[in-house]
Amino acid sequence: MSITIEELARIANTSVATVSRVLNNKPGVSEKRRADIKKLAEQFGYSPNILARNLVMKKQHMLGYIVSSLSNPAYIDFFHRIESSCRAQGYQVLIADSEENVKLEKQHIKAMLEHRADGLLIFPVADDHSSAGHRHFLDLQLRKVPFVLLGESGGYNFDYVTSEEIESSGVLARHLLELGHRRIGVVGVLPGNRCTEQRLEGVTRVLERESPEAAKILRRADGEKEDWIPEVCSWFKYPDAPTALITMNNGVALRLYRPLEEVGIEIPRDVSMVSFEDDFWTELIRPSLTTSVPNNAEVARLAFETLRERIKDPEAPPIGHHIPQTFIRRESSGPPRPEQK
Amino acid sequence: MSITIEELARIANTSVATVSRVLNNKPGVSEKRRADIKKLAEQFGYSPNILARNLVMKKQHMLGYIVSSLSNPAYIDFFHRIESSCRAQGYQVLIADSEENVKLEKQHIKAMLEHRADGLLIFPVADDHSSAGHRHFLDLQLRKVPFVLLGESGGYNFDYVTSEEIESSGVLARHLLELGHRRIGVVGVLPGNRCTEQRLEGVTRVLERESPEAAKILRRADGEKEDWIPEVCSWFKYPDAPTALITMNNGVALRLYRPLEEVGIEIPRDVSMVSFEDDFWTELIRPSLTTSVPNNAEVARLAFETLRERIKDPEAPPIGHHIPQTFIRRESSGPPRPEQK
DNA sequence: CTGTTAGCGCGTTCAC
DNA sequence: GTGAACGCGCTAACAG
Repeated sequence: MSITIEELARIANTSVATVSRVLNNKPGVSEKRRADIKKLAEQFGYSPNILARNLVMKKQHMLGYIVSSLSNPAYIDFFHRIESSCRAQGYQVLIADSEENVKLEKQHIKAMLEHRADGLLIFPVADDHSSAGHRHFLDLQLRKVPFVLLGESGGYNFDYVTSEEIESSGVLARHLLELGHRRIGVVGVLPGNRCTEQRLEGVTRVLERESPEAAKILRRADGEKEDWIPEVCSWFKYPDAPTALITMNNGVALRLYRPLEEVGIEIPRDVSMVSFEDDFWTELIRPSLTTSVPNNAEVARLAFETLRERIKDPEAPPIGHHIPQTFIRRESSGPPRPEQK
Repeated sequence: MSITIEELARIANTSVATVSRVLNNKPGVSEKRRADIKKLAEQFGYSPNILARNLVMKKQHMLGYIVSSLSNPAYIDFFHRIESSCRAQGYQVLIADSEENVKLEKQHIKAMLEHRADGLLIFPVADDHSSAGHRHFLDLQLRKVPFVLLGESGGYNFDYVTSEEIESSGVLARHLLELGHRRIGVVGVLPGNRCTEQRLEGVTRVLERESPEAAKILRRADGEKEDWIPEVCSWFKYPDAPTALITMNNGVALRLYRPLEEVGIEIPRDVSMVSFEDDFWTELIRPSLTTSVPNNAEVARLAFETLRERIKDPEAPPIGHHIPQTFIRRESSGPPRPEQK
């Protein structure tokens, strides 16, 4: 498929050592030979065999990026940021998608280890952020594999970087309280999913502290897929319907737009809606969505940096970072209808 | 980081050959030793060094997938399909994102070649589907690197698989004609982008054949980013405004929703809108979008198969495939207002 | 059945 | 400045 360093040496009437020196821009070769060999390499389309090189160098300059779901645009955004940092430092990034499947996640970790990646950046699958779901990371830590989790550490003492969820979620709740909402509903919590659970916790904490009566009547429609659609719609059959909804992500919010409209509920006139995450369509739809958006740039930067530190010093104590989110007010949230209470 | 096959052999009081045999499930080892060695390998957390293995095997069981933009959900969809086919056959897939940048594309190709991928699946960057933009693929072909293009072959004789654009685009045009539209606008054509150019061609062909008067007054708002927004809006200041718009993809369509509404134009009452591609929000927004959706599943399947064939026989003549799209009628298209014509 | 050995392509001493 | 020789971890003959 491509010639080897040895063939090149033969063609250039020299030894592999010399060729290797010029290929790696190392000193100790006369300028003339250097130029000659470079020309020959170009001419014969020489392509170094990275495998052989890495095998002897025992350094891959390669990081693994394992993500719970590539369908999530945020993770792609992440990847771009991380990759450009890496490229700047001569690192390559291997991507893998676990498709929210722990088994696949483990499989990918194994594969990357076999490929001798220097370190791993992992968005653990969201299904199971319990300590059980994180047990396989313990193995990694024991084996001294440098890795950092993007998300919670599941109670273990791992390196991790994550978006701050509780405070940020509280901001959304406070926003609704300030607008005058008291009857609030939370939609799309996935039991067992740490991220949504924290968002819920952020809401309840603020409510309990700042408006106990609102906390008491907080409603929830949880579950997978779109199970919550009929439940949420049913709330609006009664006079004590919520005047504001907090959805666990933009997808959940958008999926409610049409069903609500069909039962005669208008946003934000009849109900306010606030959400999490950021997508290009968030401000294009009507009404545009008020959201709390994670600071991906900073999370990515810190994750990469943390991994570099870990690679440098495998013995240092693990550290965790929480990055605050940004609140963006848009059209979907407003004061409750006066006549409604 | 992990023990080697040699250390394992020493621990098990045997030779590397035997260990290698059990690790690869090859015959010629007594059941007892096999079990012993497997246990030991497990116990010591042995992880094979794929680099060393591939170096000697000269087979990576690894494909490269280079895509013009990972931000496009369709390409992720693709990746999933291709990857699952690959995994089923013991192949791994390396992803790379060229971010619509030819330079990056070349860089990634180089990297994958250096990693000795067995073959490449490439979505060329869309900016330049001219023959100049495809010249670097000629090098690949000359070097006998197995690769297949996802998209047009730019006039060269390469393997490629692509969504059929011209006929499919014609279906949208015909749909509008049948609804009674005659004043039609095309939005979002990127000059130099083969895909959008073909979609435009599909429209004009049908119009010229089936309604020459409509073809004559066909309008266009081309360009990058969102340049076309003010232009499209300005059309509606005059009585001869288009009654239907064909946008080059869902993003373009969605970006027009609000601006049109702001100038008092309602979809589909005042103007019908039809588009291309498929996104989860396409049927969730209001009004839901009538689109022509590419058959990704089939394209992915065929691309993978074509690559396998190419790897098997590097000398066979290249072949191209065009996969028809599916038309999906939704709410955004309807008959023109009677009073308008 | 089992062990010995020769490379795979490359970077790196260490002599010349 | 230059080249011969060794070893990275592994597979595949080949010989017992």
